[in-house]
This record gives sequence, structure tokens and C-alpha cells, in this order.
Amino acid sequence: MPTPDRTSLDDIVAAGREILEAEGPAKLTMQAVALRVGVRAPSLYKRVKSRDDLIGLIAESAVSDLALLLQNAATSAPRPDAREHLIALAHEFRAFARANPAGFHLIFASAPSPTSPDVTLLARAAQPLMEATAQLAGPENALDAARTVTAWANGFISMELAGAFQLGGDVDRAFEFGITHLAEALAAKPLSSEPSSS
Amino acid sequence: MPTPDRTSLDDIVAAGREILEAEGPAKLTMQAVALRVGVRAPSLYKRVKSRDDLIGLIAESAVSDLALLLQNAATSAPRPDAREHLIALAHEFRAFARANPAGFHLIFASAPSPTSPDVTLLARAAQPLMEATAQLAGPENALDAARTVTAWANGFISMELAGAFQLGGDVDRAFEFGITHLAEALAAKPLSSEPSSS
DNA sequence: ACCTGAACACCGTTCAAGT
DNA sequence: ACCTGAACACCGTTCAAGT
Repeated sequence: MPTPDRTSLDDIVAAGREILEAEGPAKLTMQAVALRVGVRAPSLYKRVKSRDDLIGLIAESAVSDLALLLQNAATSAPRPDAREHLIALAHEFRAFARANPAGFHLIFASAPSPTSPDVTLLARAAQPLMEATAQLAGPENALDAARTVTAWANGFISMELAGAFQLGGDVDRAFEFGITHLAEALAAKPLSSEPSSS
Repeated sequence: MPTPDRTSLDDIVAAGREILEAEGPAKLTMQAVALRVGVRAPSLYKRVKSRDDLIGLIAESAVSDLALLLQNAATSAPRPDAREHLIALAHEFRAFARANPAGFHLIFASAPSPTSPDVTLLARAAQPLMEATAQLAGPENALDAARTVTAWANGFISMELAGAFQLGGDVDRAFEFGITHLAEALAAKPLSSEPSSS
């Protein structure tokens, strides 16, 4: 009779992700993961090709969570104003990064490598953003606008997490400043709402 | 008579940086660096505290180059228009990232760690940008505006280097779209120049 | 004073042998 | 079929012994 399974791929990925968030990439060793799921390190190779493969799976798991979060934010609260909608998405994005800094870093700040998450997943996560920018900037500028917003949010949060904002000032205020000006700049035609009284 | 020095800290950092750019972080081993400077691995510890320390020094060396590049760009070509000046700086930034992808990644996409470059150096590198945004957005918004532009440029280039723009479209066009709209949005008062005929 | 070989701890990975 | 101990290759780092 073959041995019953003592762990699973999902368990392994979840354990790895927890270790990564709690202790950082250096502590994410095969032995640590194995210990956490109650198995010896060599057994992990029955379900995972390599440590890099495991890291890739962790990244995909984080992307999935992000996609879910953005989708919920987009569909739950009704937001008639496209600008406010975009701003709400940016805040969700930032909240995810704060709750999963290592996962965020894995998704957006990883060097191009076999570790990177599947392209399709990232595209799906970006879907709500694409819709928001399409509404704001018009369909023909939706892609460029989405890239502008994603790049800004990604860069801002990366720098925030890395502690790169060292010149003082209020970082929250800088975030509001950025997303407000972006939303206004991307609007296809200048609207006559309030122009962000600073 | 003591042995004459067979290498130097500068040699070691330069060798490390070359290996990093040419072969990636995984190949940046103490042995590889030692081999390149003509010494055995243990000797490196006479000038460097650890591998992480070496990586930090490599990052600082890259920051220095970036600061020099931006300063030259700011002072050499006379640019009366603040918007054009900002756009020129963004292009210099992107050119640096393309010429030094691993160095760029080390500076801006590294996790917060002892590996991170000195804060003062980064602030110095950002100086020309601060001046440009001060001129564009006014002194009281200079910091927020500089953070917006830096975040966008950093995020855009990180994603570009990571191959994260997979949805097709012209990436160069997206870069122009982004910097143009940012420059326009950050201008303190709406100017009546040409509004970026797309 | 710098350099080295030898050694240690640690890690990813493989594999034959168990059940 | 999954699990394990043993083993291998590789890496960062230390240190006593050379010059």
C-alpha cells in the first residue's frame, strides 16, 4: 500500500508565502518550508521543480489575491465618477502592498526571471484598472493611461516599501497628490470639477 | 616586508558590478569576484565586510553614475522650458536604466535591506529633478511633484525591464504619453502651449 | 599587512532504499 | 507512490599559517 500524502502543493505554496512575508526571502529555504508542512526537504521536489519554481508559484498566488481584491473593489461599491473610481483602485492597490509587502515585491519588483508570475494572471489583475482608464481617458488611450497609472502606483509603493522617501514631507499627502493629478491629467477632456485645492 | 596589495576596493566593486550586469545576481559570487580581480575569495574580506556589503557598494557606485548623468543633462543643454527639461531628465533616466539594468534594479527595486545605497547619495541624484519640478509646479509642490515623477519613471522602467508590458501596444509611445501628461498635470497653472496632439 | 588553503556551516538538489 | 537519510556540489565566511 502506498504511503498516504502528508502534504500538498497548496500547503507548500501557502507555507512558503507565510515564511516569505514573515521572515524575508533569505529565510525562505526548502528546509524551512518542509519543516512547516511536516515533511523533509527532499520530499518537496515531488510537487515542486525547484526553489525558483516555488517562488514563482508564490508570486502567482499573490497575483491571484490582488486580482480578487481589485475586482471586488470595482464591483462592490458603486462609483459613478470615473476619477473617484480610479482613485479607489489605487488605494486598494496600496492596501494590498502594505498587507503583502513581500508578495508585492515579488510581483512587481522582481528581476525578469523564471520566478516571474504568469503573464495572463497579471493581465487579469489589471482588468479593472483597464476599464477605469478606458472610461476616463477614452478607449483609444486606455492602454497608455493604464500603463501610466500602474507605473506610478507600482513605483510609488515600491519606493515607499523600500523606505526611499527620505526627504521628509507627508508620504500620504504625496500619494494623494500623485493620484489626483494623474486622474485629472488622464481625463480625455478637461472637466470643470474642483481642481484639487492643495 | 609585507606583501604589496594585489587588488583594491575600487577594483572589487567594479568587478562585482561588471559580473552583476553581465551575468546576473546569482553569478555574483565571492569566488567569481575574486577570480576577476586576481585573488582568492577569502582575501576579499580584507576590504569588504560581507557579500551584502559588496552589493551595497555596487549600488552606491551605480547611484553615483546616475547622479552624474542627470547633473550633466541638466547643466549641459540649455532648456528654457521647464516641461521640456523634465521630459529630457526622464529620458536620461530611462537611458541609464537601459545601460545599467542590474544597477537600476539594485537602486530602485531592492527590498529594504542593508544592501540599499546610502540615503544621501540618492537625494543628491534626485537634485536636478527637484529643481525641475520646483520650476514646473512651484516650490511648495516641488517635493510631491518630484515624488510623482520619480515614482512613475521608476515604476515604468521597472516594469519595462521586467517585461511586464505584455498587452501589446507601443511601449515607447506609452512612455511619451506618460511623461507628457505628467508634465502637463504638474504645471502649477495650465499653460496654453500645444496640448500633446496624440 | 595582505594572502592563502583548509575547514565549517549552510543550502539546493539527487538518488537509492524504505514503506 | 510518497517519504527519507545520505551524499554531492556549491557558497559565504573564518582562521591559523605563510610571506
